[in-house]
Amino acid sequence: MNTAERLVAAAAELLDEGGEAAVTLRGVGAATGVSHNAPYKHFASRDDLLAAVATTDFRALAEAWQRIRTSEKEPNQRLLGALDTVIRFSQDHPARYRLLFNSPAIAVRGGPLTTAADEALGVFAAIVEDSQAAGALPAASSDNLAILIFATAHGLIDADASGRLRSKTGWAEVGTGLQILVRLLSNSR
Amino acid sequence: MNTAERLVAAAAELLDEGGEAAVTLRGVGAATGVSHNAPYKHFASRDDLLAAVATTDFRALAEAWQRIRTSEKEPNQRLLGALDTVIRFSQDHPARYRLLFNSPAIAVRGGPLTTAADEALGVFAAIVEDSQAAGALPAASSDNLAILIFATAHGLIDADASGRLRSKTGWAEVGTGLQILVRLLSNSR
DNA sequence: TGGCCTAGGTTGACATTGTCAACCTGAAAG
DNA sequence: CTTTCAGGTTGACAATGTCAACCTAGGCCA
Repeated sequence: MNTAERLVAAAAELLDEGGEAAVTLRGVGAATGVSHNAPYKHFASRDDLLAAVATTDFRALAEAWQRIRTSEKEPNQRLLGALDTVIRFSQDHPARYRLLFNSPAIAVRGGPLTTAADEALGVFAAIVEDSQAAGALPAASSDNLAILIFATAHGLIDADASGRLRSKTGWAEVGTGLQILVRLLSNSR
Repeated sequence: MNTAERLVAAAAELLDEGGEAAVTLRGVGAATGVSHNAPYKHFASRDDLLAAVATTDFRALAEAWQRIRTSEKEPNQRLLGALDTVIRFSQDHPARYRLLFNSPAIAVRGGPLTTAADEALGVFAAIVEDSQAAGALPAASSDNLAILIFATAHGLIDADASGRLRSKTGWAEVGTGLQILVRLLSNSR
């Protein structure tokens, strides 16, 4: 791993350990064994470093989804599997999940981040299309349906993370909520 | 308005103007005409001040929803009206919307904030129940359904705000997405 | 009435942090 | 060789959250 990669890895670890606030350039530098200003030789700013973390995570997510898409046979199992992947990611790495889908510091802004994000969401949309093609989901515009489903998943995850999904069982609820949605959609004409 | 209220109002305005990063205690103090440390006489920390802003906004949201609930006759119009209210709020005050539903600085934490949030979401849930009682929505557990619907709205708003709802028309899409959801739900058995 | 307490305010100081600027160095390119 | 420059380093600075100490006017009590 070169220095840039090590900086990104260190930032990701700090994110996991202490949330976004814990990512200081000095901390990242120290964890990488370089000075507090070395990151500027690889990233234009702190936000830029965070964007790099988000980019690698989007790429990993795209790959994971792609794996599911090619390995899993049953269309709705693909969809549920894809949702499960992102739910698990949000559990294991809450701060990084927030960085991907919740962070204004990172939002929009062209470049590799946008590309990676679009690619990942494209794979997800393809999985939804698979389900539609198999007749397991209503045949609305697939783009819209994918967005709708993903937005719901994201909303549930977010609500849970901010403690507003207090109704009884906690985490199981996110999966349950999505199952309800998928069932409702399947039953819809 | 006493000083505490003026501090909250100033913080809300800074939020609107420059996002969360623009809310500095010194800035809030200056906008209120007091020194940079005066806020500490009313709030334990910057986060505490932000929580106070969120609390007032939750209260206002609860009132707005309550007004819709008592004024609008047709059940599904109530639901769409409630959703429209929150969409509009997220457009007019993005940073404050984020504070309400996206901010870890504020998340969980007992006290008046939690109370206000629960109350607001309670009104929303009541509106969903109205629709269910009128047979306009499936008769799933009303708590779960309310959460599901709100989570979807939040997810769409969030996706749009971070620029990932790029499919064509932009803002109209959030409303459209929700109409699709409500329609799908109405058609579901 | 006169003294005390305290809520609400002030000033000053400090550590942390992002960022800029200037300097250094070793290896590749000519 | 010399030159260039990518990738480091150190030092400084301004902004910011927070702590501590001080000030002050108005209400409360003996």
